[in-house]
Amino acid sequence: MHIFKSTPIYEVLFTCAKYAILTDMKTVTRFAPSPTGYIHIGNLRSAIYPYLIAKQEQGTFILRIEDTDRARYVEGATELIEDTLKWIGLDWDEGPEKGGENGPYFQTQRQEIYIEWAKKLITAGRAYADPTPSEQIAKYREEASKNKQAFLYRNYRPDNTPEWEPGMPLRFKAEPKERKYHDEVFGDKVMLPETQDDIIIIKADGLPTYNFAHIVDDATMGVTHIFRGQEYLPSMGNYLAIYEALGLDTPKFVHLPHILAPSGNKKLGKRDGAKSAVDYRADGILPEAMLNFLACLGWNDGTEDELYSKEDLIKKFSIDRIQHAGARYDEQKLIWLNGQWIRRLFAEDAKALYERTKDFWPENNADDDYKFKIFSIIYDRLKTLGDLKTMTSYFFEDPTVDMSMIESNKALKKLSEHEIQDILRQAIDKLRSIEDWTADNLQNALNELLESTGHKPAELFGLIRLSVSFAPFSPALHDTLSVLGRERSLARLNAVITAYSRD
RNA sequence: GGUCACGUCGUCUAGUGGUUAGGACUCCUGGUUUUCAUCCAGGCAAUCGCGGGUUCGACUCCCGCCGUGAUCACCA
Repeated sequence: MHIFKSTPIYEVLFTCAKYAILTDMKTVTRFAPSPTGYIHIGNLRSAIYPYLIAKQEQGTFILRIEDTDRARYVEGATELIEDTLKWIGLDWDEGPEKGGENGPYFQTQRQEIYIEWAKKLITAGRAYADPTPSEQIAKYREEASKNKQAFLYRNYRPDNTPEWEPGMPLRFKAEPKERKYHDEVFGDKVMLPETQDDIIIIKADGLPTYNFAHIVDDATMGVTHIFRGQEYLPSMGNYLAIYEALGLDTPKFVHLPHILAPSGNKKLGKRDGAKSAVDYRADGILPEAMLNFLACLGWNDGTEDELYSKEDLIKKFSIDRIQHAGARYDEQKLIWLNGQWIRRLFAEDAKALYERTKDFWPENNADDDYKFKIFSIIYDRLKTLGDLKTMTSYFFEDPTVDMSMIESNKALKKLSEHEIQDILRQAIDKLRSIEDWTADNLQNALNELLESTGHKPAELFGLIRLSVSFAPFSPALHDTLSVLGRERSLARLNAVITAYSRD
């Protein structure tokens, strides 16, 4: 190692020491949602990135439920969150169901811990019980707004505060000053004194606010990277002050830009119709595609690749390539990506992918063998698994003869009823002569038919295709016929002849 | 109003002083002997928010402005 030759010894020692410390420090990240409803795709990304970093560095990914807001608590939301994470493949190492050495993982079960840390602040003279009635605070706030100023409670800090006891909100006592920190995404930042206030850390109900709880939790759980939306950026002054007052080292801060709604410039939220992430599962979006899509919304590895598996992402993800600007959510790209993933997974293991289509077929009582055949000829035109429902119904039950579809067809509308019947009869004769009803033989027979009838492919194949399916689109004709089977195919062609004779 | 962040095709983005500003989605055209889709080939589409400056040369550096968003809760 020639670096030793040209480098002073103390620098070598320093490098070694630094390396030892780095290898000793285990990466711990977390996703900390509050159980107030489903997780929409705007939030999901802030679970993906910490997961990727944890896995990349052989660290720990924690799921922590921030359930201190009892008013907004929604029954069953925790299960919904867990379900979403499992679906997309983000298995947490510690958290609900799993347990772990840093539990409990529900904030309501950690109340004693917060109180204990809050008391440290009281003892240090850095927290006080707030005796001001809320109506009074509202007046202060109004005053600030009238003066076109940001509201700061500390401007109204009472001189004499009572001893803190249950039922009273507890406020942090700010020591406003310039506070510097480094954001992993946005770079070096300075928080001015006016960003720091006497914020409430314990509510009147005895539970902590996010502002306090997350700091205590992250510290006691050993979290090394905090990933969260950039809406927390303006609060950094307060957080830095609390870390300092508590004598805590700061973790790495990774603030993420917002995901924007499809229209307008607002961040994507439930009001913009942001669906629950798992609703996409019901639509037939693959978790692979969703993970790929969200990870690349606001991040890229600098190459022109588009398709990334979870393993690829773990290998390639890097915080320093996270975008600074918000990214617009574009469902079209998600759907395209999903189509790509369907094709890729089919190529890797067709049966395994088929097993995942169970919930998406139209009603039928066909066996797996038959359905797998259908899937094999139609998978490459699916955008979502949900398309199976609308694209395969004619494989299960005979379609109703709809002559208007033939009459409105560009190539077929010029044909007379007589010609139509004639073509169909010739087709039936030819197809009936096939001994072994395979796709290849069908292909040959159809080609021969093309020559013997002298019709254009658009007429001949178009008519047969419509007659057996009465669907706007279907797989290649010979494939469709081969899966449909001899009896069913011929019967459907006959049915069309009958329909025309009836008139 | 204060504070903070952001600003390259409609959208996601590459790009760190010299490029015909590249790729992807969408859209359009042609081909793959039916349709739809896939796939392939091609096309439309960005005066790099605006105005100054530095420089031989700026999307890239500096200053000012504008626009957009976030935040100012006993919500997270």
